[in-house]
Amino acid sequence: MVAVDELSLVFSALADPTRRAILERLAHGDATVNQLAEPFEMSQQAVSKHLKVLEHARLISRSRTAQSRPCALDTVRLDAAVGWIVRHRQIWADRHDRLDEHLAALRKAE
Amino acid sequence: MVAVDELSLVFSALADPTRRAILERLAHGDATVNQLAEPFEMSQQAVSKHLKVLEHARLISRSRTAQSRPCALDTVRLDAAVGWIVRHRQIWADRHDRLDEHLAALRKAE
DNA sequence: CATATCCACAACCAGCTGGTTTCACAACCA
DNA sequence: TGGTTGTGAAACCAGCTGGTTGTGGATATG
Repeated sequence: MVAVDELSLVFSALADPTRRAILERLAHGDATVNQLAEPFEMSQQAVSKHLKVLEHARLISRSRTAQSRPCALDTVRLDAAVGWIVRHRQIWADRHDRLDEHLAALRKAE
Repeated sequence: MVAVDELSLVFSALADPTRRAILERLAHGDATVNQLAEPFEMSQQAVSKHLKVLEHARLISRSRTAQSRPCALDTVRLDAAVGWIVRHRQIWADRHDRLDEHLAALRKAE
């Protein structure tokens, strides 16, 4: 993790299923470390490490209320990641319409 | 790399700047291994390893003409990656319009 | 045939990753 | 006060990552 660029941090943070699950959980609302750790068969410390990675990638932000450290999703870097992919995907294919369709389909699936 | 899900493969493939540069290069057209290796200060074998990772994540496909193995970008998994991010980003923020603006801005920047 | 080109496999290495256990510490509760 | 709760830090470990060098095969080329 030695002085890596933002994009690499974001993508490598997203590369772990546990961390993606944490983000999915946070997409539905803020949570404490123990709340996040509960569904996983792993120690609280391990989850804490994952949160550190997510925080370092700036995918989450953390406040400090009393003895708990609630986590909140931060979408700015997610937008950056989407931006990189979309940019090069478009250069390659020049089929903007197909991506639009893809996104539209996703939106309908909600 | 032991039986990891597709999404993790894609994101971890994208987490390396060298591999992203390779994809950027391929966005502008197919290329051989040596063409891809040329701009990097690293051995042909190292680039070959990166190509293997990209191929395993199914971000590129490779043909076999004579003694050369040209590489081509494959956007299907890129769409899947964008899909995951967009899906959870939307659940969280419910600010679809803002993502639309973001993508529209990207499109105009072309 | 001999040689050069394009590429991948194998072995090796340092450093990172993702988990563990143990411990510490601050903040609430009785 | 003293115990419980929520969290992070440290030390440790196995396995993966990203690079190297060396080698060798398959395909042109002279």
